Amino acid sequence: MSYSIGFLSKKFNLSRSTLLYYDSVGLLKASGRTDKNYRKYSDEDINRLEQICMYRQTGLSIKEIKEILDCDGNATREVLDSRLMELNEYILKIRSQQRMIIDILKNEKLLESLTFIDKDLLINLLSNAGFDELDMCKLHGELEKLSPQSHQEFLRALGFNQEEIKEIRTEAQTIIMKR
Amino acid sequence: MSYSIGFLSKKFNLSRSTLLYYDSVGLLKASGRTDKNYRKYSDEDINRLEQICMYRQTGLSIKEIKEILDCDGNATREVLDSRLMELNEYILKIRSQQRMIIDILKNEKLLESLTFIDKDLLINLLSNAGFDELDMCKLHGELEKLSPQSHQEFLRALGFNQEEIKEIRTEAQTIIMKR
DNA sequence: TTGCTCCTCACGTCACGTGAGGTGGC
DNA sequence: TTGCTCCTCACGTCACGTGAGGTGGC
Repeated sequence: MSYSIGFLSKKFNLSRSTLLYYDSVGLLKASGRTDKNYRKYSDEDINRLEQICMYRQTGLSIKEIKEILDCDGNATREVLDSRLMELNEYILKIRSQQRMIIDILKNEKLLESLTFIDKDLLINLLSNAGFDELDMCKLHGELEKLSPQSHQEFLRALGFNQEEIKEIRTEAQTIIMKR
Repeated sequence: MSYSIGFLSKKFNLSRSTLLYYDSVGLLKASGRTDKNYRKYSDEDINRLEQICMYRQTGLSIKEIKEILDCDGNATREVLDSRLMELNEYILKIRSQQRMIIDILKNEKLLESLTFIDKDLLINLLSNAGFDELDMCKLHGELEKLSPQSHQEFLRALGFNQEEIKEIRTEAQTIIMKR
Protein backbone atom coordinates (compact mmCIF):
# COMPACT_ATOMS: atom_id res chain seq x y z
CA MET A 1 0.00 0.00 0.00
CA SER A 2 1.10 3.56 -0.60
CA TYR A 3 -0.46 6.87 0.39
CA SER A 4 -0.60 10.39 -1.00
CA ILE A 5 0.51 13.50 0.82
CA GLY A 6 -3.10 14.65 1.13
CA PHE A 7 -4.08 11.38 2.80
CA LEU A 8 -1.29 11.66 5.35
CA SER A 9 -2.03 15.29 6.13
CA LYS A 10 -5.65 14.40 6.91
CA LYS A 11 -4.84 11.26 8.86
CA PHE A 12 -2.29 13.02 11.07
CA ASN A 13 -3.96 16.39 11.12
CA LEU A 14 -0.91 18.13 9.73
CA SER A 15 -0.80 20.69 6.97
CA ARG A 16 0.45 19.80 3.54
CA SER A 17 3.30 22.26 3.85
CA THR A 18 4.43 20.67 7.07
CA LEU A 19 4.85 17.38 5.26
CA LEU A 20 6.61 19.14 2.39
CA TYR A 21 8.88 20.76 4.94
CA TYR A 22 9.67 17.45 6.63
CA ASP A 23 10.55 16.10 3.23
CA SER A 24 12.77 19.04 2.35
CA VAL A 25 14.80 18.77 5.56
CA GLY A 26 15.00 15.00 5.40
CA LEU A 27 12.95 14.27 8.49
CA LEU A 28 10.41 12.28 6.49
CA LYS A 29 11.17 11.60 2.84
CA ALA A 30 8.40 10.02 0.81
CA SER A 31 9.90 6.66 -0.01
CA GLY A 32 8.70 6.79 -3.61
CA ARG A 33 7.11 8.80 -6.41
CA THR A 34 4.39 7.97 -8.92
CA ASP A 35 4.96 8.42 -12.64
CA LYS A 36 3.29 11.82 -12.29
CA ASN A 37 5.92 12.71 -9.70
CA TYR A 38 3.41 12.61 -6.85
CA ARG A 39 4.87 11.60 -3.48
CA LYS A 40 4.16 8.00 -2.43
CA TYR A 41 4.34 7.23 1.30
CA SER A 42 4.71 3.61 2.48
CA ASP A 43 3.54 1.90 5.68
CA GLU A 44 7.02 2.34 7.05
CA ASP A 45 6.79 6.05 6.33
CA ILE A 46 3.56 6.09 8.32
CA ASN A 47 5.26 4.41 11.25
CA ARG A 48 7.99 7.00 11.15
CA LEU A 49 5.47 9.81 11.03
CA GLU A 50 3.71 8.33 14.07
CA GLN A 51 6.97 8.55 15.94
CA ILE A 52 7.63 12.06 14.69
CA CYS A 53 4.25 13.25 15.95
CA MET A 54 4.87 11.66 19.31
CA TYR A 55 8.19 13.39 19.73
CA ARG A 56 6.80 16.69 18.45
CA GLN A 57 4.42 16.57 21.38
CA THR A 58 7.45 16.91 23.63
CA GLY A 59 8.49 20.08 21.82
CA LEU A 60 11.74 18.62 20.53
CA SER A 61 13.25 20.33 17.50
CA ILE A 62 13.25 18.70 14.09
CA LYS A 63 16.99 18.21 14.37
CA GLU A 64 16.70 16.39 17.68
CA ILE A 65 13.92 14.15 16.41
CA LYS A 66 16.06 13.26 13.42
CA GLU A 67 18.85 12.38 15.77
CA ILE A 68 16.61 10.09 17.81
CA LEU A 69 15.05 8.35 14.82
CA ASP A 70 18.24 7.99 12.79
CA CYS A 71 20.63 7.01 15.59
CA ASP A 72 18.83 3.84 16.65
CA GLY A 73 17.68 4.74 20.13
CA ASN A 74 21.01 5.45 21.75
CA ALA A 75 20.49 9.17 21.93
CA THR A 76 16.84 9.05 23.00
CA ARG A 77 17.19 9.12 26.75
CA GLU A 78 19.86 11.79 26.67
CA VAL A 79 17.90 14.08 24.38
CA LEU A 80 14.69 13.68 26.38
CA ASP A 81 16.46 14.27 29.69
CA SER A 82 17.99 17.49 28.46
CA ARG A 83 14.64 18.57 27.06
CA LEU A 84 13.14 18.01 30.49
CA MET A 85 15.74 20.31 32.02
CA GLU A 86 15.14 22.88 29.32
CA LEU A 87 11.42 22.86 30.07
CA ASN A 88 12.07 23.38 33.75
CA GLU A 89 14.15 26.41 32.92
CA TYR A 90 11.39 27.76 30.69
CA ILE A 91 8.97 27.51 33.58
CA LEU A 92 11.34 29.47 35.81
CA LYS A 93 11.63 32.10 33.11
CA ILE A 94 7.89 32.32 32.70
CA ARG A 95 7.41 32.61 36.44
CA SER A 96 9.84 35.53 36.57
CA GLN A 97 8.06 37.19 33.66
CA GLN A 98 4.78 36.79 35.50
CA ARG A 99 6.25 38.32 38.64
CA MET A 100 7.55 41.22 36.58
CA ILE A 101 4.09 41.84 35.15
CA ILE A 102 2.50 41.70 38.59
CA ASP A 103 5.05 44.23 39.85
CA ILE A 104 4.34 46.59 36.98
CA LEU A 105 0.61 46.32 37.45
CA LYS A 106 0.96 46.98 41.19
CA ASN A 107 3.05 50.03 40.41
CA GLU A 108 0.44 51.19 37.94
CA LYS A 109 -2.25 51.05 40.57
CA LEU A 110 -0.09 52.90 43.05
CA LEU A 111 0.67 55.60 40.53
CA GLU A 112 -2.95 55.82 39.58
CA SER A 113 -3.91 56.49 43.17
CA LEU A 114 -1.15 59.11 43.34
CA THR A 115 -2.67 61.08 40.50
CA PHE A 116 -5.45 61.97 42.92
CA ILE A 117 -2.94 63.42 45.33
CA ASP A 118 -1.57 66.84 44.63
CA LYS A 119 2.17 67.36 44.74
CA ASP A 120 2.01 70.29 47.18
CA LEU A 121 -0.52 68.47 49.30
CA LEU A 122 1.86 65.51 49.68
CA ILE A 123 4.74 67.80 50.59
CA ASN A 124 2.61 69.52 53.22
CA LEU A 125 1.47 66.17 54.49
CA LEU A 126 5.01 64.93 54.90
CA SER A 127 6.31 68.10 56.50
CA ASN A 128 3.41 68.08 58.94
CA ALA A 129 4.41 64.52 59.77
CA GLY A 130 7.82 65.81 60.75
CA PHE A 131 9.77 65.21 57.51
CA ASP A 132 12.43 67.82 56.90
CA GLU A 133 14.52 68.59 53.79
CA LEU A 134 17.11 65.92 54.67
CA ASP A 135 14.48 63.23 55.21
CA MET A 136 13.02 64.02 51.79
CA CYS A 137 16.44 63.66 50.18
CA LYS A 138 16.92 60.31 51.85
CA LEU A 139 13.49 59.23 50.63
CA HIS A 140 14.36 60.05 47.05
CA GLY A 141 17.71 58.34 47.49
CA GLU A 142 16.01 55.15 48.66
CA LEU A 143 13.49 55.26 45.88
CA GLU A 144 16.18 55.87 43.27
CA LYS A 145 18.25 52.98 44.60
CA LEU A 146 15.29 50.65 44.79
CA SER A 147 14.02 51.30 41.29
CA PRO A 148 15.06 54.23 39.11
CA GLN A 149 12.11 53.52 36.84
CA SER A 150 9.60 53.72 39.68
CA HIS A 151 11.17 56.91 40.92
CA GLN A 152 10.84 58.44 37.50
CA GLU A 153 7.21 57.39 37.26
CA PHE A 154 6.55 58.51 40.81
CA LEU A 155 7.82 61.99 40.13
CA ARG A 156 5.92 62.21 36.90
CA ALA A 157 2.72 61.14 38.63
CA LEU A 158 3.24 63.88 41.20
CA GLY A 159 3.22 66.43 38.42
CA PHE A 160 6.87 67.49 38.24
CA ASN A 161 8.12 68.40 34.81
CA GLN A 162 11.04 66.76 32.99
CA GLU A 163 13.57 69.35 34.20
CA GLU A 164 12.61 69.07 37.83
CA ILE A 165 12.60 65.30 37.66
CA LYS A 166 16.10 65.22 36.24
CA GLU A 167 17.33 67.53 38.99
CA ILE A 168 15.78 65.52 41.79
CA ARG A 169 17.02 62.23 40.42
CA THR A 170 20.56 63.49 39.89
CA GLU A 171 20.63 64.72 43.46
CA ALA A 172 19.26 61.40 44.67
CA GLN A 173 21.98 59.57 42.78
CA THR A 174 24.74 61.64 44.39
CA ILE A 175 23.23 60.82 47.77
CA ILE A 176 23.46 57.14 46.99
CA MET A 177 27.08 57.51 45.89
CA LYS A 178 28.12 59.25 49.06
CA ARG A 179 27.15 56.31 51.22
CA MET B 1 24.13 65.38 26.97
CA SER B 2 24.09 62.80 24.20
CA TYR B 3 25.38 59.26 24.05
CA SER B 4 26.78 56.92 21.44
CA ILE B 5 25.37 53.54 20.54
CA GLY B 6 28.38 51.83 22.09
CA PHE B 7 27.79 53.64 25.37
CA LEU B 8 24.16 52.56 25.52
CA SER B 9 24.91 48.97 24.64
CA LYS B 10 27.36 48.75 27.52
CA LYS B 11 25.17 50.60 29.99
CA PHE B 12 22.13 48.42 29.29
CA ASN B 13 24.02 45.25 28.54
CA LEU B 14 22.50 44.95 25.09
CA SER B 15 24.27 44.13 21.88
CA ARG B 16 24.94 46.80 19.30
CA SER B 17 22.79 44.99 16.78
CA THR B 18 19.88 44.92 19.18
CA LEU B 19 19.99 48.70 19.33
CA LEU B 20 20.34 48.91 15.55
CA TYR B 21 17.32 46.63 15.28
CA TYR B 22 15.25 48.74 17.66
CA ASP B 23 16.14 51.73 15.53
CA SER B 24 15.22 49.98 12.28
CA VAL B 25 11.78 48.95 13.52
CA GLY B 26 11.11 52.30 15.17
CA LEU B 27 11.05 51.07 18.76
CA LEU B 28 13.91 53.35 19.74
CA LYS B 29 15.13 55.84 17.18
CA ALA B 30 18.26 57.77 18.07
CA SER B 31 16.94 61.29 18.36
CA GLY B 32 19.90 62.75 16.48
CA ARG B 33 23.01 62.18 14.39
CA THR B 34 26.47 63.71 14.52
CA ASP B 35 28.03 65.23 11.42
CA LYS B 36 29.77 61.90 10.84
CA ASN B 37 26.34 60.29 10.81
CA TYR B 38 26.88 58.57 14.14
CA ARG B 39 23.74 57.98 16.20
CA LYS B 40 23.21 60.41 19.08
CA TYR B 41 20.95 59.26 21.94
CA SER B 42 19.46 61.81 24.35
CA ASP B 43 18.43 61.52 28.01
CA GLU B 44 14.89 61.01 26.88
CA ASP B 45 16.04 58.16 24.66
CA ILE B 46 17.66 56.65 27.73
CA ASN B 47 14.43 56.89 29.66
CA ARG B 48 12.62 55.16 26.85
CA LEU B 49 15.23 52.41 26.73
CA GLU B 50 14.81 51.89 30.46
CA GLN B 51 11.13 51.29 29.90
CA ILE B 52 11.80 49.03 26.94
CA CYS B 53 14.13 46.86 29.01
CA MET B 54 11.55 46.63 31.76
CA TYR B 55 8.84 45.47 29.40
CA ARG B 56 11.20 43.08 27.64
CA GLN B 57 11.57 41.33 30.99
CA THR B 58 7.91 40.41 30.73
CA GLY B 59 8.51 38.78 27.34
CA LEU B 60 6.29 41.19 25.45
CA SER B 61 6.93 41.47 21.74
CA ILE B 62 8.50 44.54 20.20
CA LYS B 63 5.19 45.42 18.64
CA GLU B 64 3.36 45.29 21.97
CA ILE B 65 6.00 47.39 23.70
CA LYS B 66 5.68 49.98 20.95
CA GLU B 67 1.96 50.01 21.51
CA ILE B 68 2.37 50.60 25.23
CA LEU B 69 5.00 53.32 24.87
CA ASP B 70 3.39 55.15 21.97
CA CYS B 71 -0.25 55.00 23.08
CA ASP B 72 0.19 56.89 26.33
CA GLY B 73 -0.58 54.23 28.89
CA ASN B 74 -4.10 53.36 27.86
CA ALA B 75 -3.18 49.98 26.42
CA THR B 76 -0.78 48.99 29.18
CA ARG B 77 -3.05 47.10 31.51
CA GLU B 78 -4.81 45.28 28.70
CA VAL B 79 -1.60 44.16 27.04
CA LEU B 80 -0.09 43.02 30.34
CA ASP B 81 -3.22 41.15 31.35
CA SER B 82 -3.35 39.25 28.09
CA ARG B 83 0.37 38.49 28.39
CA LEU B 84 -0.33 37.02 31.80
CA MET B 85 -2.94 34.70 30.32
CA GLU B 86 -0.60 33.75 27.51
CA LEU B 87 2.08 32.82 30.03
CA ASN B 88 -0.36 30.63 31.93
CA GLU B 89 -1.14 28.78 28.73
CA TYR B 90 2.55 28.32 28.02
CA ILE B 91 2.97 26.71 31.41
CA LEU B 92 0.13 24.31 30.71
CA LYS B 93 1.74 23.43 27.40
CA ILE B 94 5.10 22.88 29.01
CA ARG B 95 3.55 20.67 31.68
CA SER B 96 1.92 18.53 29.01
CA GLN B 97 5.22 18.27 27.16
CA GLN B 98 6.88 17.18 30.37
CA ARG B 99 4.22 14.56 30.98
CA MET B 100 4.73 13.29 27.44
CA ILE B 101 8.45 12.94 28.01
CA ILE B 102 7.91 11.10 31.28
CA ASP B 103 5.55 8.72 29.50
CA ILE B 104 8.03 8.01 26.77
CA LEU B 105 10.84 7.42 29.24
CA LYS B 106 8.66 5.05 31.27
CA ASN B 107 7.83 3.15 28.11
CA GLU B 108 11.51 3.00 27.25
CA LYS B 109 12.33 1.42 30.56
CA LEU B 110 9.55 -1.09 30.20
CA LEU B 111 10.71 -2.04 26.73
CA GLU B 112 14.27 -2.27 27.91
CA SER B 113 13.28 -4.78 30.56
CA LEU B 114 11.37 -6.72 27.92
CA THR B 115 14.48 -7.20 25.81
CA PHE B 116 15.71 -9.54 28.52
CA ILE B 117 12.62 -11.66 28.12
CA ASP B 118 12.44 -14.04 25.24
CA LYS B 119 9.37 -14.01 23.05
CA ASP B 120 8.69 -17.73 23.40
CA LEU B 121 9.38 -17.55 27.09
CA LEU B 122 6.72 -14.88 27.51
CA ILE B 123 4.20 -16.86 25.51
CA ASN B 124 4.87 -19.94 27.64
CA LEU B 125 4.62 -17.85 30.75
CA LEU B 126 1.28 -16.43 29.77
CA SER B 127 -0.16 -19.76 28.63
CA ASN B 128 0.97 -21.34 31.89
CA ALA B 129 -0.82 -18.52 33.66
CA GLY B 130 -4.00 -19.61 31.89
CA PHE B 131 -4.01 -17.23 28.91
CA ASP B 132 -5.49 -18.79 25.80
CA GLU B 133 -5.47 -17.66 22.17
CA LEU B 134 -8.52 -15.44 22.68
CA ASP B 135 -7.05 -13.74 25.75
CA MET B 136 -3.93 -12.98 23.76
CA CYS B 137 -5.98 -11.43 21.00
CA LYS B 138 -7.79 -9.27 23.52
CA LEU B 139 -4.47 -8.25 25.02
CA HIS B 140 -3.19 -7.10 21.65
CA GLY B 141 -6.48 -5.36 21.02
CA GLU B 142 -6.20 -3.42 24.26
CA LEU B 143 -2.61 -2.49 23.61
CA GLU B 144 -3.40 -1.38 20.08
CA LYS B 145 -6.29 0.72 21.32
CA LEU B 146 -4.30 2.24 24.15
CA SER B 147 -1.29 3.20 22.09
CA PRO B 148 -0.55 1.92 18.60
CA GLN B 149 2.99 3.21 18.93
CA SER B 150 3.61 1.29 22.15
CA HIS B 151 2.18 -1.85 20.63
CA GLN B 152 4.51 -1.52 17.69
CA GLU B 153 7.49 -1.03 19.99
CA PHE B 154 6.34 -3.83 22.25
CA LEU B 155 6.20 -6.31 19.40
CA ARG B 156 9.54 -5.18 18.08
CA ALA B 157 11.09 -5.57 21.53
CA LEU B 158 9.76 -9.11 21.69
CA GLY B 159 11.67 -9.93 18.52
CA PHE B 160 8.90 -10.22 15.94
CA ASN B 161 9.83 -9.14 12.43
CA GLN B 162 8.09 -6.42 10.42
CA GLU B 163 5.77 -8.89 8.64
CA GLU B 164 4.60 -10.56 11.80
CA ILE B 165 4.09 -7.23 13.52
CA LYS B 166 1.89 -5.96 10.72
CA GLU B 167 -0.19 -9.13 10.83
CA ILE B 168 -0.72 -9.00 14.58
CA ARG B 169 -1.55 -5.30 14.57
CA THR B 170 -4.01 -5.63 11.70
CA GLU B 171 -5.76 -8.43 13.53
CA ALA B 172 -5.80 -6.36 16.72
CA GLN B 173 -7.37 -3.48 14.83
CA THR B 174 -10.16 -5.69 13.47
CA ILE B 175 -10.83 -6.84 17.02
CA ILE B 176 -11.21 -3.23 18.13
CA MET B 177 -13.56 -2.52 15.24
CA LYS B 178 -15.83 -5.44 16.08
CA ARG B 179 -16.61 -4.05 19.50
C1' DT C 1 -14.49 23.61 -19.03
C1' DT C 2 -14.57 23.07 -13.93
C1' DG C 3 -12.78 21.17 -9.75
C1' DC C 4 -9.69 18.46 -7.49
C1' DT C 5 -4.98 16.97 -6.03
C1' DC C 6 -0.56 17.35 -6.84
C1' DC C 7 4.11 19.76 -8.11
C1' DT C 8 8.15 23.40 -7.49
C1' DC C 9 10.02 27.76 -6.42
C1' DA C 10 10.25 31.86 -3.57
C1' DC C 11 9.20 35.06 -0.12
C1' DG C 12 7.54 36.20 4.77
C1' DT C 13 7.74 35.50 9.86
C1' DC C 14 10.51 37.30 14.79
C1' DA C 15 14.32 39.35 17.13
C1' DC C 16 18.13 39.66 16.47
C1' DG C 17 23.55 37.64 15.10
C1' DT C 18 27.10 37.74 11.91
C1' DG C 19 29.87 39.02 8.41
C1' DA C 20 31.37 42.14 4.44
C1' DG C 21 33.06 46.38 3.00
C1' DG C 22 33.80 51.09 4.08
C1' DT C 23 34.53 55.65 6.90
C1' DG C 24 36.83 58.88 10.14
C1' DG C 25 39.56 60.65 13.93
C1' DC C 26 43.53 59.78 17.16
C1' DT D 1 49.98 52.65 9.81
C1' DT D 2 47.24 50.51 13.59
C1' DG D 3 43.26 50.27 16.48
C1' DC D 4 39.07 51.88 17.73
C1' DT D 5 34.14 53.15 16.99
C1' DC D 6 30.91 53.90 13.92
C1' DC D 7 28.08 53.20 9.38
C1' DT D 8 24.97 50.41 5.83
C1' DC D 9 23.53 46.46 3.42
C1' DA D 10 22.47 41.59 3.18
C1' DC D 11 22.01 36.98 4.54
C1' DG D 12 20.96 33.31 8.19
C1' DT D 13 18.01 31.44 11.92
C1' DC D 14 13.35 27.88 12.91
C1' DA D 15 9.25 25.56 11.46
C1' DC D 16 6.48 26.23 8.81
C1' DG D 17 2.39 29.47 6.00
C1' DT D 18 1.19 31.51 1.86
C1' DG D 19 0.91 32.64 -2.65
C1' DA D 20 2.26 32.16 -7.71
C1' DG D 21 2.26 29.53 -11.70
C1' DG D 22 1.78 25.12 -13.70
C1' DT D 23 0.39 19.91 -14.43
C1' DG D 24 -2.77 15.97 -15.04
C1' DG D 25 -6.83 13.04 -14.74
C1' DC D 26 -11.99 12.85 -14.17
